[in-house]
Amino acid sequence: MSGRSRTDRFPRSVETRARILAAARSLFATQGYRGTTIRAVAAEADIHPSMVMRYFDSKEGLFAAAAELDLRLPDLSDVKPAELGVTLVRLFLERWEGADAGDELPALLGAAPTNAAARERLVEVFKMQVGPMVARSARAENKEQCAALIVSQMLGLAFTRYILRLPAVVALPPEVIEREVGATIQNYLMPER
Amino acid sequence: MSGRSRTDRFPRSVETRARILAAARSLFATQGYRGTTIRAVAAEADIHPSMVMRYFDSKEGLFAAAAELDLRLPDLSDVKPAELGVTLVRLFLERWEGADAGDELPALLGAAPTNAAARERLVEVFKMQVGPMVARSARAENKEQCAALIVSQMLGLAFTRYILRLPAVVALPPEVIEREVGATIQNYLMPER
DNA sequence: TTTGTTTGCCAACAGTTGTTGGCATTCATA
DNA sequence: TATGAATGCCAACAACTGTTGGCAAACAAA
Repeated sequence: MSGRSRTDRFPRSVETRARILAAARSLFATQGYRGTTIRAVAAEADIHPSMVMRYFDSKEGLFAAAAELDLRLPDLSDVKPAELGVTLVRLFLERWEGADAGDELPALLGAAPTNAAARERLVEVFKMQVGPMVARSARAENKEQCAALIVSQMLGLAFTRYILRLPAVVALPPEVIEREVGATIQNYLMPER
Repeated sequence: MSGRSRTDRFPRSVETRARILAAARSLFATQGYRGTTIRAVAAEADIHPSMVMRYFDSKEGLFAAAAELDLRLPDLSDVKPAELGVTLVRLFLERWEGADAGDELPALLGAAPTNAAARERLVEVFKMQVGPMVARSARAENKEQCAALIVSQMLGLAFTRYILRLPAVVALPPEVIEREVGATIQNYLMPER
């Protein structure tokens, strides 16, 4: 087939490309779209601003590349139905507080309120990734309503704990979140009434 | 005591001042802090940009004035304890979807992810207004945890429905929100276990 | 009418922004 | 070694930003 890949022949480019992306995600997450400047990204990536343009064409292109997002929701068919809520919340906490957190979702959440592209990306992500997952797990009649309720609680937790960092929410111990929010999700998934 | 108020003597100024504030709130809500320019505010208020500066000293001053926020949480001591959750959610919906909604909270939510002043203001608001209200109503042992959980769900609903406008969340009928989210809040307020 | 304050517009400043084109250096390949 | 592509830095542009000071019209008080 094809010989060596482009990555093999020009390893430097992919490394700096990754460096730029990491810097961009970090800044988009904390400063939002407009608050993030090409120059600041370049400085944090330790490279000249014009290179950012050459790699990603424009600021919009940079954001599009930086906000590529895969929630990596696992298959939950093995989980006991009664433990779905807690399992989902535990997974959520691990993802946000673990080392492999990644800055894509914070970047999207930070930018979405004021940036149309970020908002549309988020809408797409939840429609394509969360919707089907809930549809497989929920026992409720109206699965779309069910997914919407779950998203409202999960994103609310992410928003208040990791974006706004409201002290009371930050102070919540993971066990309490697992138990309480887990019960909420469980109830949304399969109402007892 | 004092003679005529400043408002009586210079009615024109207070009217344009209000016009500037309304324009500022609307723009801060949709464009965030950095995305909102003095010139854009002035244009929407139909006045010269320099006047915005004279009225509010600086962009920061304008934001501080535009983000003055009173959640106007009512006294809930007359409400039956078992109906606190639903009552709170109904109130929340009326406030956000009613005519007297006001743009202060959207402005704060839109700006908070990327603006320190907005974030601190929100932290303050929830500490001073939501905290005490929950403390009076909750039966749980740890009232601060209780308030944090409630805020995470309520702000999550506001964020996904009115800021992100995720289609599935927007589509939720008010009755469903009242019933489902109301049950969640009720459970946070006074757990059955 | 005269005086002093308020309200408003205008022009301009200094700094920052995204973006561009040119030129030097590195480096794989022939 | 010679060639051409890839990588990188630099200077500069045009547009936009918050902010300032000056000047004209409106207006209340004397």
